[in-house]
Amino acid sequence: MTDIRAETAPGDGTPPGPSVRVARGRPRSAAADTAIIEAVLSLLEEGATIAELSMERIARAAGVGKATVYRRWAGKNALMLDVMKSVDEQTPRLAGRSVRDDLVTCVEFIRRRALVKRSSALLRNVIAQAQNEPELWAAYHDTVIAARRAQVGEVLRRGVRTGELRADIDPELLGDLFLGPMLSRSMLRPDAALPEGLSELIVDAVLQGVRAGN
Amino acid sequence: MTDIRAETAPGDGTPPGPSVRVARGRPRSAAADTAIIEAVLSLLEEGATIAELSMERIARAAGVGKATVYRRWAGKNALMLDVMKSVDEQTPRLAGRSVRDDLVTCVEFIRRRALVKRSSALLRNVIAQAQNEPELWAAYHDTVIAARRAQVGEVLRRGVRTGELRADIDPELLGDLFLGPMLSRSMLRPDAALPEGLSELIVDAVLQGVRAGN
DNA sequence: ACAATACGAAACGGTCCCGTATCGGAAATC
DNA sequence: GATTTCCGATACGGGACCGTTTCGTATTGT
Repeated sequence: MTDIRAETAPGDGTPPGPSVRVARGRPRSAAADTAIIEAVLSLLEEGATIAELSMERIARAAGVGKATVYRRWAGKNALMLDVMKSVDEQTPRLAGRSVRDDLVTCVEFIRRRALVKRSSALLRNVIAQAQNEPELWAAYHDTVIAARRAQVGEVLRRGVRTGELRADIDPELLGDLFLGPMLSRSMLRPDAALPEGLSELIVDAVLQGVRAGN
Repeated sequence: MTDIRAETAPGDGTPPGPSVRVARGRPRSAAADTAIIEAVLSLLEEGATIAELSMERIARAAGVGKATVYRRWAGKNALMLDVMKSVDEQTPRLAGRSVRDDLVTCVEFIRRRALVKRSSALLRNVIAQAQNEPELWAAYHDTVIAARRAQVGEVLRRGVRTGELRADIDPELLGDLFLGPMLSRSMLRPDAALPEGLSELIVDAVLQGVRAGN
């Protein structure tokens, strides 16, 4: 009655173990998996909203039958979750020399990702959808945000410990001071420029302060 | 044939002047105007996306016939433009004593507006939609963003002139340094807190710098 | 060869929406 | 009171999409 593979979304970490009945017949096409996810990202990149994406349109763009999509995911929401996992870039390696340089690396990471239309379009959509689909937001938070925030938090704590950063500022606020300028510029201002060297400017300005005479 | 009022959206600054044929018959209900716009804002506040709003649903939520909506606006896009104009709050009055205090006022304005679910939901939606509907983004930019940015820019220029702010930082970057932390926290982090006094903390930290010993 | 499963394509009945039109009643001017 | 226009409600034909099912075909293990 129930097909074990029909409930197994790609990338959910449930490969058919030896205890499960061994796969028979024609196996799922891995190309179809990637074509579908790729199609979603392309459509979002072209400016579509998640709400505007229909399963039919996704299948069409992927050059795939609708049934092939439904065979893999229960619905659009489940598909979106895997789409987000697919953009889960790993956080950058930090040199670890100075706190200042590591902060620049973190801010630069945001800038570079914003230059990838694909990522920023996805983020914008998830944010707009967040209130409606808490699961979607939770997934994005867990896969994309949490890791980076933890990394930045570590750098900041190190800075406070080594005496490079003031200890009298809430660590969370500290993170927003460094990341907020680049985040707001890249996400909230579609028309803003993101020139090379901007990350250094931001970090140094926040460190030094913008008051004249500092 | 063509009804002059049928092409006259509310709030488009085209009242029936004396040169136009005087109005006859039953006048448009102002209550319907506000009910429709109010309905859109309520639906967005409840988490809906602009793309998920249908004219039918809007009319239903407003307690209004569908024809009444179409009598006023040519389509959803035209309606959204007027919705945005309706949230066009005026920029705050600046005390003008110190640049620091005026900057706090500007940042606090962002915080207060973020606390109004109605406004933040609308902004999130417009941002997600920006790439798809450049007209929508342009309207939002003109009615909401431009005025505030001009005001902040003026304060910053004053600060540079009076010697309160460093003159060697790009003015636009300067604005992002002050506004970015509050903007990113309020728009990109649905779960973040916006406690009272946060604006002062941000402005003072950016002014003074977060480097230990400043 | 045969059974099992996946594939793309197409069709299904159903729901929602579009934008327009029509209705009887209400509210204003003439 | 007659005329004009708006009102909410409802109906219309047309279209998109939903999620499922059924094709004929392709690809695997037994």
